Amino acid sequence: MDKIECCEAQELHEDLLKLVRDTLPEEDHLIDLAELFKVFGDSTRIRILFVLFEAEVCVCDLAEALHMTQSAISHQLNILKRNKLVKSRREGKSVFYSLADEHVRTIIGQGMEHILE
Amino acid sequence: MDKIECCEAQELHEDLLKLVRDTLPEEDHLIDLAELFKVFGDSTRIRILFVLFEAEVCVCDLAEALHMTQSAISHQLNILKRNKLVKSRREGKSVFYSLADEHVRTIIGQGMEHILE
DNA sequence: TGAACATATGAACGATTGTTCAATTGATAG
DNA sequence: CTATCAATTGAACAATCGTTCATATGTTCA
Repeated sequence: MDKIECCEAQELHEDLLKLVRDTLPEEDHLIDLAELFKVFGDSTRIRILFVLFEAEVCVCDLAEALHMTQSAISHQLNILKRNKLVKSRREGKSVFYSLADEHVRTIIGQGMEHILE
Repeated sequence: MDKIECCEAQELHEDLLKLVRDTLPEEDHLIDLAELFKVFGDSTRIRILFVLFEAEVCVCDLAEALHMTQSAISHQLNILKRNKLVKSRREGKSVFYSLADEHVRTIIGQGMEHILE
């Protein structure tokens, strides 16, 4: 049996452990979830997403609109794409990026609501 | 005037710059937003939040439920609290933490939906 | 008061992250 | 083909992050 030696609250403690076992999503999902939010956790990527809320845009336009080098933008777009938040389409020499998913709007919208209160 | 030297698409380019100026939230908000998502971007903090979805829990119970040291949990709770995602209440020797905000559920819920498709 | 328990905090450490720079790939026009 | 533009990629660097360890604060009870 588990040795309980914390808080001197033993029954409550066992109930909690059971609750956690029953309701915590599996470890893989938790890691994927953290990974997803990590992607939103950088202001360059947030700014890219806000631009893509409005239009489909090529890499060099993104770079100029956000005053960053095309290489930095490309690295970040790669991260966004690996996490399926944006998709890309080549047209001649340019590559155009756009939102892959409408969850992105919802997630960022909720985040905005939180910080604005 | 701005010198346009990108993509050879000049009118489109100027329209984009105007769009970005008009719709991009101010820099402070973007940074706060990224900061908020950074908090969600760690699986320890995600696991803490999932436990707090179910109950108000003290630090040492959290530590045992998640198999981590009390110190590690305390550091992470501090981050969650600074960002107003959890609140705390002292009861005797123990400190109990609970969700501060219902946005947390929505944000994590949307994230879950995204990774499960 | 002093001992014991619960929590918080600061410094230190390895690990991860975002940007820059240089080089490469891909596409188009001459 | 070659030259040029757009984008990608890899290595390197400083900066940030999460955990651990040791120590401090706060609370209760004897």
